[in-house]
Amino acid sequence: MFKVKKDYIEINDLSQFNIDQILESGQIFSYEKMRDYYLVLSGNKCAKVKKENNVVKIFTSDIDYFINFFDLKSDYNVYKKIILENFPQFVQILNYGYGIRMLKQDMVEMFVSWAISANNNIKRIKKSIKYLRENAGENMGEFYSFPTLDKLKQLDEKFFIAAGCGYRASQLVRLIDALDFQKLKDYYYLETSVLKNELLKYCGIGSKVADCILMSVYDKKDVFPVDTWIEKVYHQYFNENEKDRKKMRENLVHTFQNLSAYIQQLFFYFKRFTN
DNA sequence: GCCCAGGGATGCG
DNA sequence: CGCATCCATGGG
Repeated sequence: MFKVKKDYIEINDLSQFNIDQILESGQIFSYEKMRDYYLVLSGNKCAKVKKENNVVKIFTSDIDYFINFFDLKSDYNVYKKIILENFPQFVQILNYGYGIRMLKQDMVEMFVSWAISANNNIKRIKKSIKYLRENAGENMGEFYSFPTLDKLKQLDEKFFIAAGCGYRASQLVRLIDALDFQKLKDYYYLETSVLKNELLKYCGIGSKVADCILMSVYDKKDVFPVDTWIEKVYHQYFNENEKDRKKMRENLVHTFQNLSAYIQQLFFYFKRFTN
C-alpha cells in the first residue's frame, strides 16, 4: 500500500487512495489546491500531496503523523469487499468514491471546524477556518497553523463574526471556553454512546456535529452523521417519507454497524457530486 | 424576493 | 421527550 522514503510517503496502491476524492468528501476543510500538488493542513502540521505517474507522494516533515492521518495502515479494499458482499445495491456509490479514506484529524481543529459547519456550506466553512488560521494561527512559512487552544481562548465574539461565522460566533466562544485539552484526550477511552453524550453537553455541538467529531477525531466507526445530503440519499434508497433525522441515523447505524462512518462518507461524496 | 448550505439553541407543551 | 421557531451569511 505505501512505502516510507526519506522525506515522503509513496502510495503505490491507487485503487484505495485518491487525493481528490479524499479532500472533496467533506471531512476536511483545511487544504488548498496548488499548481501541481495539494497542500493538506492539520493543526500545526502540513503535507504536500503530489500525483505522479503511477504513484502519489506525500511530502512532509512528520511522516508518522500523516501515516496515521491518512489511515494508511488500513486496507480499504477489504472494507469495500465486505460492503459489496453485504450491500451489492450500493456498488455504484462505492465505485464512485473508490479512493476515499477516513482521515484522523486534529482534535481542537475538528471541534471548532465542525461547530462552524452547522447549517453552513463548505465554501463558507473553509473560508472561516482559513481566516482563523491566518489571523490567530502561527506563520509556519508555507502555511498558517490552526490556532492553539490557549490562543483560541483569547479570541472574542467579534473575531468570529469577522471570520464570517455569523450567529455561531457566540456559541464558538462558549464552546472554546469549555474545552480542556486533557479532558478531550481522555475521551479516547470512552465508548461511542457514552462519549457522544459527553460531546452533546458542549455549546454548538448537537447530534450531527457530535457524530462528525466521533468519526474524525475519536476514530469511531459506528456513527452515521445525517446532514441534508445524507437525508437525500435516505429518501432515495431507504424511505422517501422519513423526516426524522434521528430515526434515519438509528436505522443507518443499525444497518451498517462498524462500516457506518465509512459508508456515510461514500454516500455524502456520491450525492454531493452526482445529479 | 426565496431557498439552501455537512444544524443547534431555546422555549413551550 | 417531541415540536416549532429563530438564527448570520453568501450563492443560486
